[in-house]
Amino acid sequence: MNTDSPSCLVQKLSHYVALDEHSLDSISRLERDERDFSKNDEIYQGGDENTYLYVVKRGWLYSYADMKDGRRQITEIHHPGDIVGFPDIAFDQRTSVLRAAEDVRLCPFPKKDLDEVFSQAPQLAALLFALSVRNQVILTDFLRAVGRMSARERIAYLLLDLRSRLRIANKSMTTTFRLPLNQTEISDVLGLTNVYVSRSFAALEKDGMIRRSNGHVEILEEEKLAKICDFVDRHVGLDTSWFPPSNG
Amino acid sequence: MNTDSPSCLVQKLSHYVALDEHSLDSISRLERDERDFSKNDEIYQGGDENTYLYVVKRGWLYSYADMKDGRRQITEIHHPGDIVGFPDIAFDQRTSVLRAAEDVRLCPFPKKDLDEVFSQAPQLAALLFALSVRNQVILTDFLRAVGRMSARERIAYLLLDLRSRLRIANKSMTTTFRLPLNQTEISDVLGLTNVYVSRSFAALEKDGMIRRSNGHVEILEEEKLAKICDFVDRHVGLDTSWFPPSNG
DNA sequence: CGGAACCTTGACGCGTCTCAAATCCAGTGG
DNA sequence: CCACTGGATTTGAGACGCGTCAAGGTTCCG
Repeated sequence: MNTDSPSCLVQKLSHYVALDEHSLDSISRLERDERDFSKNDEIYQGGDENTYLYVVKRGWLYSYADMKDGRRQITEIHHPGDIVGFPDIAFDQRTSVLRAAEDVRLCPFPKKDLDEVFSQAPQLAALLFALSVRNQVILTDFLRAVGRMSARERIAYLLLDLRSRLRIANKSMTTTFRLPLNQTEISDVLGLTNVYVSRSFAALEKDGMIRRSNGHVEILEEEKLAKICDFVDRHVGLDTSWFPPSNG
Repeated sequence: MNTDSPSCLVQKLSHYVALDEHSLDSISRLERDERDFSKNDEIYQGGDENTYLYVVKRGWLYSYADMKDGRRQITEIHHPGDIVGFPDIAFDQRTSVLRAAEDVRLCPFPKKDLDEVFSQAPQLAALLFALSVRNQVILTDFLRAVGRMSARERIAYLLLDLRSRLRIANKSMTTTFRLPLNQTEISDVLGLTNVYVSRSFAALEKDGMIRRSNGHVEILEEEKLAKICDFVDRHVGLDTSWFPPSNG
């Protein structure tokens, strides 16, 4: 049972639109169950049957895909309030692996529950749709980073993007945040090696753009960082003008 | 007016699910208008107001994002039957530029028309949702290619991906297809330079994996190509089991 | 105090980029 | 039917960013 403080999913979704009654009903149904996983647990694997999605209640996770020879690409980082698994709902098998970057708590819910969302809660359906396609834009920005930026620029991009995302859920956040990913994981996000992540991180720090200490990062020169990677914050706003009228 | 043969959007969507009456109604409303554009026309720019989406009737287009210093990343290639612009519906401004790779015909429709889809045609809403999140998986595969593969492997990946996509709309397709993109464009898709695309293309051809002639590509060794880039075809199937019951 | 995981540093190699020139090719006009 | 043209592709030479491999340091925890 969900005994936590007000659901962080509701909190995140309410950031964008006033949820009507049908939407709130549907959400609470998605958060009935809870399950804990430990750091480095793999919640599912590519090829697994694909019947559940997960709301993240606590902790960071990431999705990755790897090649037979071991090369790995992390394709998404998941934070509390995120729904994990949407990209796979179009398939009956998993297309990626979900792994806990630290100890986490998840709310699994069956994918089949979505039919009710579409037929009973069109507002929520539209919102989930909007967030899902927005993710595509964010992924697209990342593709540009990986395809066209130097190592330094990619790290700058990642840090600014993480900060923007975390700020949605935690408005009081300052310029410092916790980064529970090791450099090998970061390198797999950015298409680099752990060694070069280390060097580039050190270079950014030496230039006074950032500061690091025990798992935390501080953004010192936000504007300079944003400039070297053409950063645009995609997380703040959402155009809801085309949503169906709310019928709560 | 749409005087063409049966809409290729209907054709593509029907590939995945039997469309009910509400869905067909909604689709025909999306295809009321037609407009032609010439090769290299930019249909919209990043930052433009964002009120229309487009159904592609004829020709290839692509979306790209560029950095201030001119580096460019093509983020999606659009074919007939595709709907262009979904990723942007969450924003009120364009996040990318849409350019015609050759002469094209589009059906623009207002984004606002989608509210009716969500409230009146839940089946179509679910289908569009599914296709949209599937795109995210496809983009994710691409990210892995750009982040973790060599130039040869990336080209192999692109060719196989294009072939799979084109085969959906044209089932009679053989191993040869038309590729109306120049090598600079291909390099901007794959995060390479035009020079290195030329070299890698030539290498694949020399190894007997492909053959090229006047704007066409032939896949000679499909299995070898698939092996070097761990290719998985994401375009064939779609899990529709979670869709709301059709009420046509 | 010992060990494991992680980060840092150095030396070297390689894949891709850069720049530039040459060649090919389709379309155009004479 | 052929010269002309501009875009696209190919080819070469040299430079450089990042990868690879390996050793050494650091931090944390039992």
